[in-house]
This record gives sequence, C-alpha cells and structure tokens, in this order.
Amino acid sequence: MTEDQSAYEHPLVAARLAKVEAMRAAGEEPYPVNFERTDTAAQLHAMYGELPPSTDTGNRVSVAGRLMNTRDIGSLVFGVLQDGSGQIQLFVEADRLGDRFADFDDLDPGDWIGAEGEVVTTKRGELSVRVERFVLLAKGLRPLPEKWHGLTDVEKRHRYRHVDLLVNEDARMVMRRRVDVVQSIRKSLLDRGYLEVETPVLHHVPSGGLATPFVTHHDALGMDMFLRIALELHLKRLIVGGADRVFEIGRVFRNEGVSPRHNPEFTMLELYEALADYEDMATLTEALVVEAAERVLGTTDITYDGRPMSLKAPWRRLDYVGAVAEATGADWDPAMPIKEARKQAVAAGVEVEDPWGTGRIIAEVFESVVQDTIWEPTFVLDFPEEISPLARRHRSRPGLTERFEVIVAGNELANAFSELNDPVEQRRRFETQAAARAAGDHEAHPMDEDFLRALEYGMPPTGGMGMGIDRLVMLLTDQPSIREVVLFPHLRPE
RNA sequence: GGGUCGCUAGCUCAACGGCAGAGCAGGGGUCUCUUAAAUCCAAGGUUGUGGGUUCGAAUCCCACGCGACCCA
Repeated sequence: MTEDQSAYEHPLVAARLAKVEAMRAAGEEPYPVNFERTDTAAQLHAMYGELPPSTDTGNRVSVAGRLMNTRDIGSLVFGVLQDGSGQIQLFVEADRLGDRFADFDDLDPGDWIGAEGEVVTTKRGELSVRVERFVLLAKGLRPLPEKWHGLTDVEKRHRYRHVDLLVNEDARMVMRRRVDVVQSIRKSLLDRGYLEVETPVLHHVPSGGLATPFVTHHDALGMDMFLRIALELHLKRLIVGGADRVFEIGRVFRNEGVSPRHNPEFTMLELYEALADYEDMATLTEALVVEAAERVLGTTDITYDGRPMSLKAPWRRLDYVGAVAEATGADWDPAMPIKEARKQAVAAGVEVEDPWGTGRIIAEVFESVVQDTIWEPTFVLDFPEEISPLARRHRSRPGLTERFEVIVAGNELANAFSELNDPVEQRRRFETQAAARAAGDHEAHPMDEDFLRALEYGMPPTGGMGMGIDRLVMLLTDQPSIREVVLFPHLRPE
C-alpha cells in the first residue's frame, strides 16, 4: 500500500477504482468540477439548536463534505458527513431516493459527496439532512483508518497529516488554535501601531542569533547563502530606516538536532520598537501571551503536562546571575576569573569547554541547574555580556546586559533586549565573537559588516523581543512535542 | 552521536520457540430510526528489510531502515 506502483493493485483500492470505472462507463463523472453548497454543518447546528424529535423544518439545503461513516438499516441509511466546520447526519431513505439508493449504498467512507434535502430531526432527535439528491464530488481511493481509534501511530500521524486531520479531532483543534494564536498576536501588535513586514530568508551572513545555519547555494551569483537563523538584524535596519514599530512572524532554520522541543524549521515572532527598552518589552510580552490565552482559551489558567499553570500578569522576576548563585550556593560574578568560574561550575556538576569565558560558564550553569526548576512564566533578567552580543550594556550593572528571557515549563519562550545601538561597541562585540569562533565556538556570532554600516547611520534607543510561536502554541494546546503543533514536522523519507 | 523501547491485514490490536488471530474498514446477505448500529457468511498476511541459530522463528541472535522516549 505504501508503494505507489502497487497501490492500485491492493484489493481495497482496486475495489474503489472499479467503482470509478463503472461510473465513467455509465456516463457519470466521479470528479465533477463543482457543487453549490448552501450551508455548512456548523451553520445547520447553529440554526437548529434544540429541535424536538421528528421535526420537519421545511428548509431545503445542500451540504458537502466527506462521508465518514454509514449505518445501513436495510432500506434506510444514516451517513455522517464531515466538512470543515463539523459533522451533520445524512438521513437516506430508499423510498425517497429510488434508483439512486443503491448508488448511495455503494459509497465508501472517505468519499466526498454533496447532498440536497430538507433539514429534519430523526425519531431519536438527531439533526439531519433528509437526502433527496446526492452527487459524488471526489472518490476516495484509499481506505480511512479505523473509525473508533482513528490513526494513533505517531509516525503515521505526522507523515500522513492529511489523514490525521480528517480523523482526529485533537489534530484539528491544535491546528485551529495555532491559527488563532498567530491571529491574536498579529492583532495585538497591529492594535499597538506595529507594522508587519517581511525580510529576506536567504542571508549572506547567518546573523542575529547564536546557532548553526543551513547552507544553500545561489547558482547565478556563484555563492553560498544561509537560511536565516533569526529575523533580528533586518528588522533593526528598518528601525534605522525610520520605522517606529515593526514585527515579523516568520520561519527560521537551525541546523541542529531534532527533539520534542526542536524542529529544524520553526516560527519566530520578532518585534522592535524605537524609544523603548527591555522593561517595555517585558510589559508587551506579558500582554501578547495573556491576550492570546484569553482570546483562544478564554482564560489564563491553563493545564500543561498535567500541572496547573497561571499565565496571568505580572509574571515573576528572577535575577539571572542571582538565580545561579542561589541554586549553587556560591557567589557568581561575570567579572570573576575564568579559573574560579570553572571550578564552581564543576562543583555544580557542569562540564566546561575550553573556549568558554565566565559569562558562558554562568549560562551553562543556569541551563543546567536553574532553568528546569521554573514552571510558571518567569522573566529572567540581566544576562552576561559574553553571551549577549546584540544587547546593550546594563545601565547600572557592569558585565551584564539589559536582556531577559521568559522561561516557562523549563523552556525558553521569549528573549528580549534593550538593543545595542552603539556601532563602535557593536563592532567590538562582533570582534570578540569572531575570536571565539576562531577558537572553535561554531555558534559564536559572525562579523556582519553590512549590519554595522546600517548601525553607523544611527539607530535610536530600541527595545526588541523574539518569541517562539511553536512553544507558545504547545503551552496553549497542552502538547508535549513541537511536532504536534507543526503541521508537517521534519521526518526522514520513508 | 549513545542507550532503551517499538515496527504483525487498510486501521486498532492479539499471538512471545510449535497451524499467524480478532474488531473495525472492504465483499455478499437480513433489517425504515441509527449514533463505534445490530446480525449472518465468505475473503483478506513476504509479521519493517537482510542475514543467522533451530527439526521448527512474528517470537531468539546480528546488521540495517523508520519512529518514540531518555542522554550528549
């Protein structure tokens, strides 16, 4: 069945193909060009909420969708029709259909049909369309999964998402909520005067983040290019160009391992606001998440992985270095000698690599001993400069930057800075990163002269924030894996 | 990259060294009020792939493929 060549020879497919050929032989088209629908399933249910049993409404409608199941009672058949809005029962009587009744009986689960008839309720009270006429809209050649259990094999659900969506209500719910979350964020930002923009996916320098890029090649230009790992530097160019508030919701690509929390391509929101700092970004980040939860779920009290969680603002605040100090019972300072930092890290059970400075070591200790302990959304504030090459120095704390991450359920949800806008300082940071890169750190930020040139024209004080949309959707749909919230997750070919 | 587990009919699952089975779907019947309809009959398999052990392998061993989870 999985081999395309032999699929048509499979008895279950061959039987359906034979029906197609029989229809054509009888002068009927199994894949007609169109069908006029008057109502969807959801519209009918909304229109006739609570009718008593055995009601004839006198309303003649036409509906269209996939026939999911039939219950054949001799000269009476009940069908379940599923369209994009929901399901509606078809009530099919031999008396009413005449010669065509046998043809209805010949339909298979999975076939697309259009049906016309009066809206009625059955003796049991089920809202139905009492079919007077029907037409096959598209023959399904492959059998549907089992009607009760549906498709449960995770690999098949992801590989054949179209089947997953048509038989699993949960899959449809997750897709719907993802769409609603993105719409909510877009609305929240548009309402605040942000402009939605699109920036290049193909980059000359894989900049704006610390990650390994995918490399591709431009034939005509004869040069390698990189799929973007972040949206940051082009959006900042737009702030230089005079935009006050911009955002982009776009796909970024990171050439790293696949895990329940990482897909090689994922969706990022990034936004930049002139004359704002990271405190403004914190307020905005809370608002975006709260508004999405309220619009999509109607509440900020959610359950994730079996545990309750409140998304209500204000969120807890935690000092980054302070949290590491508390968790390890040792004093930490980004200015402390690397030797000492290394010793304390080892004491905390963290392995240290040679090119790392104190800031990077603190970051590793944070991820190892603090991050997993955070459940409800928490701002972790003031990151070491070494691991924050695009964030401005903290206005009062040496060695630190004005940067926070939002950690939820042990995962990074968002990352924001008061942006570094001093081009000379930015150049110095890039040079430091380039040195780390030369020393073997493949995820250090590369030099980006083109961006520096933009900064040299003057970027106003700016706040910026990036958020992982997939992770937000995971939270709001209570899904443990990113593969459940990405419609078509990465899989090796069969 | 390492470890553990999984892969049997279209789908959901049994059988765990001794004749590969069931339910649903599909085929043929009965039934005008079903909601996973009920019911009778018949059919459906290279047990992920390739080796090996054995009188005998879905089952034990090895390799490979794909996936899940954990670790790096």
